[in-house]
Amino acid sequence: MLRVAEIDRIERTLEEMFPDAFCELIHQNPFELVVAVALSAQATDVLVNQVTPGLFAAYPTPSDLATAPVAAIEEKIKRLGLYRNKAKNIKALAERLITLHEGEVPTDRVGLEALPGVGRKTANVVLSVAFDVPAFAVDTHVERVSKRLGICRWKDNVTQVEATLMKRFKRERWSKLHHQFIFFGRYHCKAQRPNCLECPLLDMCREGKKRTKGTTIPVD
DNA sequence: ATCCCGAGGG
DNA sequence: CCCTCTGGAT
Repeated sequence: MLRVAEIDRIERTLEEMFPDAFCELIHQNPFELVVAVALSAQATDVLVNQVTPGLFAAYPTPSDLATAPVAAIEEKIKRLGLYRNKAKNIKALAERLITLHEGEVPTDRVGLEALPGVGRKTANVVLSVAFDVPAFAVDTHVERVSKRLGICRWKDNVTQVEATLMKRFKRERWSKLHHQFIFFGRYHCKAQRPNCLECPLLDMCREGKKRTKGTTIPVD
């Protein structure tokens, strides 16, 4: 278990490296956000952003999307992985917004997670980004970074990682930290070839020390 | 635990 | 070629 001082240092370092971390998925409203996040599973947000403008232009409202043929939706998002499931899901999602929520995106966790293609992670993103409800969404980057830095254990599942993050960081910081973890994981502590040699946290990172063992560490 | 599944990097 | 990308449903 990391010391409080180490947790604070991680928080300060991320704030210095990525003071302006934000949600990079293009969206104009909660409807577009929930669809974009649902489409982002196992896909880079760069690719999602190449697809969603055309999708939202063709289907601006839940009603438009709900009445669209699945095949037409598939064609719009074909460049994404898992596109058949995603097309079916977002159509059903739009249908459910109409039938159960008067065409609006629900603002509570239960309503969100009942939407097709929306699980814990997507619900957390929508809650924090669209509705300013404190939540700590754990995706592949957040999980990898948390485990490498030793915030949680390697064997922890996503639920345990989220619980630990919420326990160790202040509630007011959850949403911003989520995006800072994402940026840190995406651009610095990458899955492949992480930039350990230039990492300000290297001296407190077991994984980083392991990876840089035998290599020369620059002493600016 | 397994399936879904395309694009991009190395 | 292999790995990864802001996962979810069964």
